[in-house]
Amino acid sequence: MWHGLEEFLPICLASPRQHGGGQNFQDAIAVWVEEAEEESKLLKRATGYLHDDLTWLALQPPAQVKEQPKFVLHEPAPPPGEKLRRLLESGAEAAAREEKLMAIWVKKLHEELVAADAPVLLKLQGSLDPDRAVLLLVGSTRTSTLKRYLTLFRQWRLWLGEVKLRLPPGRPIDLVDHLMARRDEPCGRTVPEALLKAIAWMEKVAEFPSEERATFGRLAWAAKDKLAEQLAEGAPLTKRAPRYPSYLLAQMEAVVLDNGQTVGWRIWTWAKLLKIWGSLRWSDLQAIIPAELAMVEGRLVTILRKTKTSGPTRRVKELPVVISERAFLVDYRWLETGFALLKQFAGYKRDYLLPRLGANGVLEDKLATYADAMVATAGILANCLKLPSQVLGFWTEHSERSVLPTGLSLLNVQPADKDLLGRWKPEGSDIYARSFAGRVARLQAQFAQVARAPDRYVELDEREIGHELQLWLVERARMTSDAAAVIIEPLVLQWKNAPLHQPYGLLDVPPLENNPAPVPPSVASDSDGGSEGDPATVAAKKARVHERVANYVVVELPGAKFRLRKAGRYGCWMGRRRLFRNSVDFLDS
DNA sequence: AATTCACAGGGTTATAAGCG
DNA sequence: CGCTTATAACCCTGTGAATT
Repeated sequence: MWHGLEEFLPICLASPRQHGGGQNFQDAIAVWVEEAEEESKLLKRATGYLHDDLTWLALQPPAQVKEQPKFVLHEPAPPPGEKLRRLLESGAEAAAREEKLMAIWVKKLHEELVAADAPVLLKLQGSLDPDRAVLLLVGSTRTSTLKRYLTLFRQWRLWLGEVKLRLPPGRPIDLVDHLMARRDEPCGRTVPEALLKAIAWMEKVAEFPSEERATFGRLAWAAKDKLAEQLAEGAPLTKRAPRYPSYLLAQMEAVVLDNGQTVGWRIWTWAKLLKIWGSLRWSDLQAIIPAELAMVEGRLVTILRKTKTSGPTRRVKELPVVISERAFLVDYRWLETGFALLKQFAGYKRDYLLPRLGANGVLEDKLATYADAMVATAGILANCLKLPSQVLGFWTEHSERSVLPTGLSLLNVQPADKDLLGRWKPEGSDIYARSFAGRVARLQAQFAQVARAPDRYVELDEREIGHELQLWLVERARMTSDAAAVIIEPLVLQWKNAPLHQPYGLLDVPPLENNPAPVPPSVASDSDGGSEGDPATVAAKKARVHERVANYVVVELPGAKFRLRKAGRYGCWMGRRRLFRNSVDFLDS
């Protein structure tokens, strides 16, 4: 068996040379991959044969770990978890959770490095606390990423050991074979890429000399591209999460305002509306720190510091979130009412927004996870909004995030403006200054105005939602079309025709703020910390000003003035302070 | 000569689906 | 439910051409 494989591989290796003589590299790879596909029966059988062993191995701690104990043996007892304890004491449950997970995965990383006999281990030998040292190797990689890198790398390492009888790093040619073995399983189209990245990351961390790495050179990368292309053929299109129809938004407001309803559900429904009006992800919502959430002049404002698009390693460090006084369909007071409930019934100190919602609507003083949110969503939809049980799985935790953007794009709102909401598309232009809140309020008002109108169903193209639901029921819930139609029909009628109550609150759409009057030159040069030169050049510069787009903003804080410059034409300005007293867009040369 | 722009490609992370 | 796996969505940087 092994011999057969070893002989097979050099044949593989030879193909590109035969065909590729004077051609370009890409073609050679393509030919090679295709040929290998036909001829890879043997390899296929080998992996098939080994498959059970591999999965079995995956469940076991790697055997090699014990064979190389030189440095595991000297280890002192694991650290007492001092940091963890402090975090928990200060109410940072979410941070503590992250910390714990990180510790687990750092340990696994360490094991993996040992199993791969990584050169970097030599450097760690003197360390009293090797896990701490390994943590430094991780750098700013997040736990979820680290986790995935490790699982993928580990599959590669085990395969390499079994099929090629080699230790990492392995050769590029081995990696190509591994990729093809995965392709034959088959695997999803994003897997080859993920695998390459994971292996490249690990090789870097392990500090294998770069010429010895399996990801060295273009070979494996080119093969990856080719395979990904093959796998993408005929792959199903990706779907967007379904929207909530606007009628349900109105119902949610009623739930929040309903004194007879259980408090836990009122608070979670409030949070749902928050997600909708702020276009927030679940993780965005949960990253809100209650102590930093405030009502300012009728608007709920906060700053997100750790989200998918913000955080220490991101260009955008902090994202402002604004839910304005115009974000409502029927009664604007849902916002303050829910907020008050949250403070009253979940006022304990913590670093996440929502506590877990127990079975009968009781709030527990514990971090709610994604799974908890799914359960709560089902509860709200069934118990509070009275939706039939069969449709519960249709909406996901991402559904809230598509309500406003979809609606606004149907209303022909400029993408640049629309993108302010929850940063659906962060490349868009955005202005992190005073005008942010105003612009967002305007968008929310625009949506609300249409969603309130009698022809909302048509204007927001909500028939599409019913249509999607129909497909979903047939496909996922295995219903006949007729059975699905029976469930959907009354719902759609309601979404379409049920009248909303008389709205209570501000109904107008505030006018678009024009660029404020130009700042006097003195202010501008003031903040720049120097004069701009003699009057002639200033005038010359000014002449050119008008053809260009504003690319900085002047911000006045109580003690200082700053000029924040954009990164590029569509770059963003970022202030670290929470609220700007005063700031002005400025046309610059 | 310096900026800006568009784009590609490498790298990272959150969410959804699947499974025991 | 709790875990793993798959995948979309996102970020960052370099590059070379275009513009100022």
